[in-house]
Amino acid sequence: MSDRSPSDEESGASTPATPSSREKILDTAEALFARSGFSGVGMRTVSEQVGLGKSSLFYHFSSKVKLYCAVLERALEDFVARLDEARVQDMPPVERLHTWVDGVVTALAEHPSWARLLLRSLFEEDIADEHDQQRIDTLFESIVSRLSRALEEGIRSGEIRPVSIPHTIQTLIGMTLFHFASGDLGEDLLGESVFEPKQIQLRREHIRHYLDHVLRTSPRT
Amino acid sequence: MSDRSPSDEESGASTPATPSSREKILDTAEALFARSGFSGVGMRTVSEQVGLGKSSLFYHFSSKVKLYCAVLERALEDFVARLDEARVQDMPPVERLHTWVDGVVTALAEHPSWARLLLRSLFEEDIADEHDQQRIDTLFESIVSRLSRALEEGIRSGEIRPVSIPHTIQTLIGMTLFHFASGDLGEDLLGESVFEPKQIQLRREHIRHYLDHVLRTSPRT
DNA sequence: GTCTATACACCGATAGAC
DNA sequence: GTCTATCGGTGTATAGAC
Repeated sequence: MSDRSPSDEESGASTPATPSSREKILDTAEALFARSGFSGVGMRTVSEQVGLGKSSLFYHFSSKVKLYCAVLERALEDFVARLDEARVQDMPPVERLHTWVDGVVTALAEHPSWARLLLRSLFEEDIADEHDQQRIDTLFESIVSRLSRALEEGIRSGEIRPVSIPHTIQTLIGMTLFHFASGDLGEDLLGESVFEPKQIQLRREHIRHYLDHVLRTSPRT
Repeated sequence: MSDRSPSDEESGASTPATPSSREKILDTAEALFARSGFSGVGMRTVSEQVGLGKSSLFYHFSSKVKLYCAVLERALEDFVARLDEARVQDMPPVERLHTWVDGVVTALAEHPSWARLLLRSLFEEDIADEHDQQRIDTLFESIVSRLSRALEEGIRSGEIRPVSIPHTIQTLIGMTLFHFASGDLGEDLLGESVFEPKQIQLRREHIRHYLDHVLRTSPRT
């Protein structure tokens, strides 16, 4: 999603002290798209919350769809980068999954918009043009393939039960994305926000429990 | 959602041979809202797909919001009714959960719109008026409380591990709703639609496996 | 880069004929 | 019950001044 890079001010610098308009727009749009979905957000609302005129948005992003894609790709890239940060290559499969789950939970907890944004993006259809959609699909695919490889490896070595890999991946996504996207329902259930530190930790342990008891062939108590 | 019941033709009769306009509208709107969400669907699209003029919809439902609520309530009521069909009261907790999961998977498989419709409704906010929202909340609550009671009972009797009840419910919802709502992602993973009979059965077994290995204190192989 | 003004399609909803 | 016609508002997007 290189929709235009006006002035290209900070080459490679991370989090400049004064965020550019482009970044302010992305941050605002991310929160709004996560809360209300693509068609539930108007450019007017975005512009008002950013503090710019409506038409100024079109200087930075040529259309609403392009803005949406930019938001989604930025989040997905950050997300994937975090997964790769963890030095994980030489861990045994289940330990690798543990590390990933920890990282994913941390990421979703630090960016409360991500879970809803990513979940919604799986339901949204035919918004992006072919090119943008392919970039997005590739990012999702890179997440799935990492999981897939770890499971496959573990099953081959006997560390993991011979479960259905796709169904297990679906479950893992549901356990993480859905939980942090569940909003009011989750809050009603837990008695407090899913983003409370205590609940975040509980979620981590809950998923760990799943990994150890459903997947592992020799469960540890 | 009693927005009006013109003529009230078939009192209590189930699935009349010739569906009323009201029912055709509900069916069409259900599919559309599930696919594109509340703000992604216009009354124009609904009316065209039903085969009526746009303004005829407003004879049957006083507003778009009321139509949405009617769709959601109808689905939720059907859903809850199916859960209650199963004679389940005197089963031990884990067996009761098994039976429910079977029923839920069957229901979601028979009504491909439901998973997305219900999942989306958890993200949609402040659409219905206070009265309608309360009806919807009550229906969700009745599902959650059934699950909650079964888990609590099982933990008390020692049949189920002392897991976090809210987190377990979240996981169960994620495993069912998310899976059948996942659309293209699920299809890419499985290699075929999540609604293929073979995949439906696999899903049932996958959740059963979870119930037996994560929840049960003495897992059966 | 940001603004004002504007084009034009579509939205939800209503009025009134049949 | 369904239609046509129409209202006011909002949607995305563009033109052009500064």
